[in-house]
Amino acid sequence: MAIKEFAKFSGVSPTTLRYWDEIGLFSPGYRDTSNNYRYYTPDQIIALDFIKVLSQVGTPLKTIKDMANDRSPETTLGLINQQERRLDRKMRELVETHSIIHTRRELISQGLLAEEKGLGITTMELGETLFALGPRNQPRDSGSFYESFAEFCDHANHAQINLNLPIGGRYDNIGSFTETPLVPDHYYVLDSAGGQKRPAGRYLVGWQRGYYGDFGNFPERLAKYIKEYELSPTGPLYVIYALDETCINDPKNYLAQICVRLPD
Amino acid sequence: MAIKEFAKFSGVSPTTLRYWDEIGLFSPGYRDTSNNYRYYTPDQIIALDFIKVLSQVGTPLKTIKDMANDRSPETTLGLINQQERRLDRKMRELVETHSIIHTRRELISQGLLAEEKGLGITTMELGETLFALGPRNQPRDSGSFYESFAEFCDHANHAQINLNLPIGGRYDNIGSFTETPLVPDHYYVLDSAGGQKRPAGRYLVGWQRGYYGDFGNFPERLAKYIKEYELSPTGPLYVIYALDETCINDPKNYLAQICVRLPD
DNA sequence: TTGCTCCTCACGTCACGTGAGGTGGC
DNA sequence: TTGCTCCTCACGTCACGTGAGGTGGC
Repeated sequence: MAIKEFAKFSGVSPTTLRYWDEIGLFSPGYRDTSNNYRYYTPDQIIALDFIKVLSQVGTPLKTIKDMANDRSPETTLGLINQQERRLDRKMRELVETHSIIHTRRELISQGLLAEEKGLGITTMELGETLFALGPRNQPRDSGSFYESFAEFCDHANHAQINLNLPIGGRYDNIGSFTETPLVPDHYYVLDSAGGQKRPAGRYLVGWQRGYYGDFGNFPERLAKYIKEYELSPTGPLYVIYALDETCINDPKNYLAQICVRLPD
Repeated sequence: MAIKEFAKFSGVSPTTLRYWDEIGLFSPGYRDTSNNYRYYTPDQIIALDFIKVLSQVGTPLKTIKDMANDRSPETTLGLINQQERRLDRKMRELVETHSIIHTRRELISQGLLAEEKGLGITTMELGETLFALGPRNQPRDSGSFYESFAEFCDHANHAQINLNLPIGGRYDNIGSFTETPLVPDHYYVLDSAGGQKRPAGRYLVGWQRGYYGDFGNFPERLAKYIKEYELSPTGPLYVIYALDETCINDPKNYLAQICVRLPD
């Protein structure tokens, strides 16, 4: 088989095959002496496939080459064991990345939907939500948002909390939210492995544009809504940014979702 | 946070942070004008994490940058959808790679074990094995092993048979094996999604060193063993190479496993 | 002669890593 | 003064991709 045919056949590009030949990793079965063409034999697909697999999981070509030059069942077995561990790690990473991307998409979709509907306050059923809770923030003056957030991040690093997932703020109750909107009582991470639950049930759900911690006139709107419909929300209030710097240019246009539970 | 602290914190190396700053992908919150130090703010972790996730799934940095420069919920959602598909594909690839590596390890382990025991012929219980069967090879002169194998590979490519998994040969019966050991009646691939089964049960299992298709005096040894123990093996005979070019330097030392079923 | 595949060399590229030499605050 | 962190070049590297210019068989 000439190089192009073998490339198609094996899924490795001609350039890559030439490169692998050049570095002595994988050479054609024979070469035509007159025109220097590379020719590959069908059974070479077996060795090539093994190399492909190893390189796909990120094994440096040099390592593969060293092994190929001095291969034995034992060294190959050792390499395979290494690769299997690496694969397991990669799989776990991918699962995590998937949940990160998925969670993010859900948030953006919800934000867009809310935008369409005019960003009002409504009551609705929400499903159970899992999260990880950060430590209680110290009471402090309202200018120190960064400080509390930095402390949370520091804690998260030690407590193995995954900061890649969306982060929100939780206030002990509506009062705490209206008093110090800038610094929540806890930060939380939308990590389904976090061990904490926000139960399913009826919630008051509102939306507000603005930079982190800036809720404009939302507290007043919320109070008015509660009064108008004679509601009595209970328990903690959750804030999360559906649209943040990952998808909005202007910080003033970030979009926060605010939720607080209603008794059944 | 200075660069080193932020690097630790975010899991991105200082060099990478400088590089991302240089290409305009992700810049520090502010820079000290006197010494040019980069300083990052804790909330930058959110944007950074999103970039990390995208780059981890192989998005070119330029794409991420373009998106970041002109981001909107819609474009971000589009990018996320793309990445989710890419992730799904990667996951499937990893699962496949895992089964390739796993199957290979099983084979090598079996080969090593057989080597220890002296490569004799024995009877033993084997579990069910799943595989994909290639087309029937045309009867041909024994010199054309390559030709039949090439045809099989060609067919495999069209029939979506996965050639990355170990490949073996199947003979209709012992007679076919002794007559034309070089060209089996079918090639098969140890692919658990292949739809074919070799049933669990008692098997005659033998081992032989040699290059593909070269079984030395194995047919005679097999006949002798069958006679001595008054066995009557039935059905097809399966050959697979436990130790092949992936782990053995000298082709003469490849190690084949030969199996044929015994009635219960 | 035209197309086609292959070759070799040289250079480009992507995402960094690695020193070398220098600055600034405790 | 000594350590420490940071800086900016410049160059290296890994695994290729991309032409440029040329060859060989139908």
